[in-house]
Amino acid sequence: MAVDERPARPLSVRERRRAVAVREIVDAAEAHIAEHGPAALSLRAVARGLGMTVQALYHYFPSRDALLTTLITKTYDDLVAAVQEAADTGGAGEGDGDGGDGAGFVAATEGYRRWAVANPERFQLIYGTPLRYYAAPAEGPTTQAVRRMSAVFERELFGGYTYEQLMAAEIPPLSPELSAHLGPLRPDDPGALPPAAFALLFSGWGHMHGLVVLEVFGHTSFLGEHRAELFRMSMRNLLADIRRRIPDAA
Amino acid sequence: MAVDERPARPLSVRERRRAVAVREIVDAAEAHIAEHGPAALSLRAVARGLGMTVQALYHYFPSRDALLTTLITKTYDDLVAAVQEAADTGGAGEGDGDGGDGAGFVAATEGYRRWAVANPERFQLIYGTPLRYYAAPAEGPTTQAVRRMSAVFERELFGGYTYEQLMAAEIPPLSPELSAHLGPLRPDDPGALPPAAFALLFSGWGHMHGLVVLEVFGHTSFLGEHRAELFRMSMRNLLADIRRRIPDAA
DNA sequence: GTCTATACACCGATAGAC
DNA sequence: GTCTATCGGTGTATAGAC
Repeated sequence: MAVDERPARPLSVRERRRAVAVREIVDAAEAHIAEHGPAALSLRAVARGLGMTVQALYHYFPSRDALLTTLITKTYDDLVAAVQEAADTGGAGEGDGDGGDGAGFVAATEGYRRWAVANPERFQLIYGTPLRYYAAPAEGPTTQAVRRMSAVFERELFGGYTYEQLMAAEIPPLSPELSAHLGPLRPDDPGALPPAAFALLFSGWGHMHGLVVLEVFGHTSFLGEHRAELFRMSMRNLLADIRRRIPDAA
Repeated sequence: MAVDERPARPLSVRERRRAVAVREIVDAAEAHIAEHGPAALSLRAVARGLGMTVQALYHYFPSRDALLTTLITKTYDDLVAAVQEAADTGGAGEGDGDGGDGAGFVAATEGYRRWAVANPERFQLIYGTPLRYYAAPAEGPTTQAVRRMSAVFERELFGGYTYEQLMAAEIPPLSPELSAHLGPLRPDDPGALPPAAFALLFSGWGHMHGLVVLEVFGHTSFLGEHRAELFRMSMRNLLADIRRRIPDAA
């Protein structure tokens, strides 16, 4: 899952060398983050970990922000991959869509939690306090990763329903303004969600994310090892509550 | 809502002076956090903002951590107060308990969100990336504040039900270990919650918190001003889904 | 491509004069 | 109680030799 694997022309020797060096730097940076947290990331520290001097790094990353952008992008990619894989292997092994029992959805949420708990500092990097003086490149690869993640959950949650069913999901009525805003949110997507379904997906995202954030950031330590069970139960309920709101096929 | 209002003996002149100075420092620190974020907090910066030198501050706070502890405690208190007030004024004006329609609960969650959105940096201070090299005093005032917050939501959610009803809440069965862990979690509390109710409260906490965190940390900016409406809808659904799981009185 | 050297900022904390 | 001075450390970034 390297960040820079474009299926382009074969790389020259110099380019290959450079790619190797970049990879080493990224690995060292991730190791440093894992140990000291995202806020403590500095080019000097990474250089120290590599036995290099700072200036060598400047040759590969023009600034700290550039390195950060690479790290953040890669983190999003890794998280999405983990969720994707959890959904696929946990979802009854069916090819596409959900088996109907929602096992894939619960597995996906557990994959999300598991990755976050296993990589707390990298999770903080993307979902913790926004880093000061760092502006993410707008509409960059992160936006794309978020879309992919959303697509996984969307498939697991709503894969078995028709557009009409989803449109008729029973939720408190949305204002016309909001519905209008949600409609063209992804005009290119053929499987665009009706506003009600989007609202349910969004709410569920917050639910899952909130439980994980509280755990990873240390606010639920009093629950010890039982957090996994409570998380699973919550996600089962979440799934049931969403499905209950979607009418049966006519 | 000052932090150091103990109902003790009347303060001497020296103590009053000191209290005023401490308050000024805390205010300046909060102003600095509001502008530059929690991570950028330093004694020097606060001193600059006050036109003092660093050493004057050391006279009131022996270290940066001491100042941080004060700030964090005050932040918890302020957030709880905001939620409490929202619950009271939004909850149909009844004296205690809930009016039965759950308006108080929704109002409390909206108070939580509103405070967080209005004070994003202070919210980050307590719920963002844990500050490195800062160890919160164990079992300190923050633990107490969390308990008070939990009590508010508990009252709004479960105030109208009997212990037996709450015990019979329909959720996927919890493991005996978890139930045992949850039982003695607050042995002193006469209104202790049954495990099933605690699980629902916990799940709801994560739900509410997750939506707020995503918003405050900038992950839902694509929704613009509609986030308030989506939040409200989510919390209404959350309330309905919890109540649906609690059986009617026999 | 990597090095030394350097400029210039920040920080927490302490010593000691007044 | 506030000051100056200072120590020892962090960091980003640049210039120029090799």
